[in-house]
Amino acid sequence: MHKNRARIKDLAEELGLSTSTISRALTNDKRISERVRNEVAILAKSWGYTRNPFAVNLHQNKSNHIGLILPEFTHHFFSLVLKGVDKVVSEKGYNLIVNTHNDDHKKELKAAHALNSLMVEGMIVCYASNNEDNEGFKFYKDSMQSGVPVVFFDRLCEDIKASYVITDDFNGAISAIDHLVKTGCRKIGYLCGPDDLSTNFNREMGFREGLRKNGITGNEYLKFSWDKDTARWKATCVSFLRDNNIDGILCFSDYIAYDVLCLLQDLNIQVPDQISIIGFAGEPISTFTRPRISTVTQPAELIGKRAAEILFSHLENIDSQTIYTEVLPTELTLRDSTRTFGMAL
Amino acid sequence: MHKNRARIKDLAEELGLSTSTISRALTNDKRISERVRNEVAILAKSWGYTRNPFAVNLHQNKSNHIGLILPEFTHHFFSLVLKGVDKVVSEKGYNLIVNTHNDDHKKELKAAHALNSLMVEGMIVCYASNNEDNEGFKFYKDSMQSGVPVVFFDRLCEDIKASYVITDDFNGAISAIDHLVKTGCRKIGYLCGPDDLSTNFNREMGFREGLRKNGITGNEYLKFSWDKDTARWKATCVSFLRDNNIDGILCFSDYIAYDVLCLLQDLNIQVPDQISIIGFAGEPISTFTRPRISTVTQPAELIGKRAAEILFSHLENIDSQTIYTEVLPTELTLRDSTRTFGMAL
DNA sequence: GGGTTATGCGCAAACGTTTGCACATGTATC
DNA sequence: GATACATGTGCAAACGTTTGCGCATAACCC
Repeated sequence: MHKNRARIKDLAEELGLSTSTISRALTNDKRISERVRNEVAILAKSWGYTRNPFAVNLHQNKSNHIGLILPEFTHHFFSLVLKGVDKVVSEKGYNLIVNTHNDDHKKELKAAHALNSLMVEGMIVCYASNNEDNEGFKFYKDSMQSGVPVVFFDRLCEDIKASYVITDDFNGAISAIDHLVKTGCRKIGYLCGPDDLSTNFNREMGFREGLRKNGITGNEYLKFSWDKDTARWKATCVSFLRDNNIDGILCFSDYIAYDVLCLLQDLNIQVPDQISIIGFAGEPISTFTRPRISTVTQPAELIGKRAAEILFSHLENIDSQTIYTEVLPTELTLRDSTRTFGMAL
Repeated sequence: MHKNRARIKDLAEELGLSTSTISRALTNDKRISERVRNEVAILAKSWGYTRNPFAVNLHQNKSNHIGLILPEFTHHFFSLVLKGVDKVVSEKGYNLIVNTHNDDHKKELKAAHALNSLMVEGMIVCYASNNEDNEGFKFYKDSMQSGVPVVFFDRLCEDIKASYVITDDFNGAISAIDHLVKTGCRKIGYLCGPDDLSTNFNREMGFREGLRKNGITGNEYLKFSWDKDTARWKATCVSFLRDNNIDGILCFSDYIAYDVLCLLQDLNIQVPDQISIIGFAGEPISTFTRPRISTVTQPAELIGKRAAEILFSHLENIDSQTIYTEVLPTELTLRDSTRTFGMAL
């Protein structure tokens, strides 16, 4: 309700001035004498006056809101992105409104509509993985056309021309393969993630290129498909590893790395002595397991930061058609699920 | 910018009607004929019309915003609370604005002010742990006085009369002690968390009561203080455990449980055979370690849900002075860091 | 056919700001 | 002492809605 909230009018009456003078005094307009500006400032402070944002927004046709659409809150990667976005957005004096879609593109579209009707000035989006939804793409295009820029992150989509901030999954995977090879692995497999994710595609491409440049051939087929039914996945993964005599594994995620680690430990297969494992993302989980999981760390918070910065650069040059694709480097974080160089061969 | 955004006026001109008719038609006012209501609905849809929220909010002096203040985004517990709050808030057709304070009460106060100037209709707050800040308390009191209810969660503070949603830390700790005793532990220690947290206090009280009711005396002093310098903490924790011949540990958090688990493994002390460990919260980490950590699980998402529901009940009875303190039950989740009953004694 | 009632719609004010323009002083210029 | 200019302030419109009130028209009653 905000009872008794002071208005400019109240300040004006108290000081025997007009509302225009108060308004100008509050914005430090030089046309108002310093004496009056001070008086106004003091009274405003003592009354705890703050401008009614709705009146301001209505008048200026400007919301000061930025919208963010995430798959979910509870995934550490996304919460770091959120943190990065939030920092930049609040530094700029904007407010952030966050929605989630749980990888349901219907919900994503609803979220985007909701943000639009809140008149956000720009949107940062990680779209739903199962998104071949032209309706959604059309919405984002319309949004950009009408002067509300959209920056996508994490997942790349060819169909929609916009700015992207993504991880260098390709080279990240290559660096992982490099390390596996250097520490003696020869039969290296890739444990896929969801196949509608551009990140999965790029990591697999990096996996292949890594093998090629290291002169390891015949491994192209050593990939094991994702299955969201973990039990089923585990049941078949074992034979995949055995049948192919695999001695090194690159995983789409740290969670998959954890699953396969458990699997191997159940079978009494030594990690990293018999099989090396590298995960992807640098999630906390990778530090809690034993052995700790080596992983390709993504700069999650930086992704959020850069996405927000790029969004603001669009806002500041609203007429420019320039778009950016920013590919942020990964870092290979070596822990205990890979061998050290000394152990090679 | 939202170029070319349709207004009621545009719809009115197109249909040769007045803005009042359009407005009423859009809200399904029965005074408008069904024929006209349909016409308007169809045109509005085809033009993608949505009401300008600022005009509406200004007119109705109502923001449709709820504010949430969290310590941080990246802690799993808080992201679950956020999820719970978000669900309820969006179901109610409200928008959520989230701020964080990183346990800095200066930042918390700023966040609260920011939410206030956005005219949120209510706030859900987990305040900064180092908060003896009367300025902040005064702010919340003023907020409630002026018709903007505040619901606190997780951390309890005697100084401010408001609704709270907290975990039953006391009984949660008792259930943990019960289990430790039943499985044969006799020298049970408590590893404290930050001592300015009500949660820490209540868990310690439960620890004591658990010992008392199980007839275990002389353990009152078996608590080890928190130290945010983890290295220093580890260095002294070992002697605490040794000197007291401890065979069972209750920890303030799962992270502390993890730390002590590592410590014990380094010393080649078997968990749970020689020492049992129980953590607190039910964080993901407790499932990734080996042994997996038994823990007192908190209903994090439910906490968020209830906090939001209570907030809305305040909004719906804005004149009522009733406040609620909701204490949500924990669940003892037994994993591998505690012995099974068969192993007792 | 005069009076009442129901139906469907429009006028205009209000919400709290900002801002282009105008106006009233005071001061400097010739 | 008239002209120009600077300084400080106020008037009123505008942003897009909602809504109390009032006004037509039509339908009904007796």
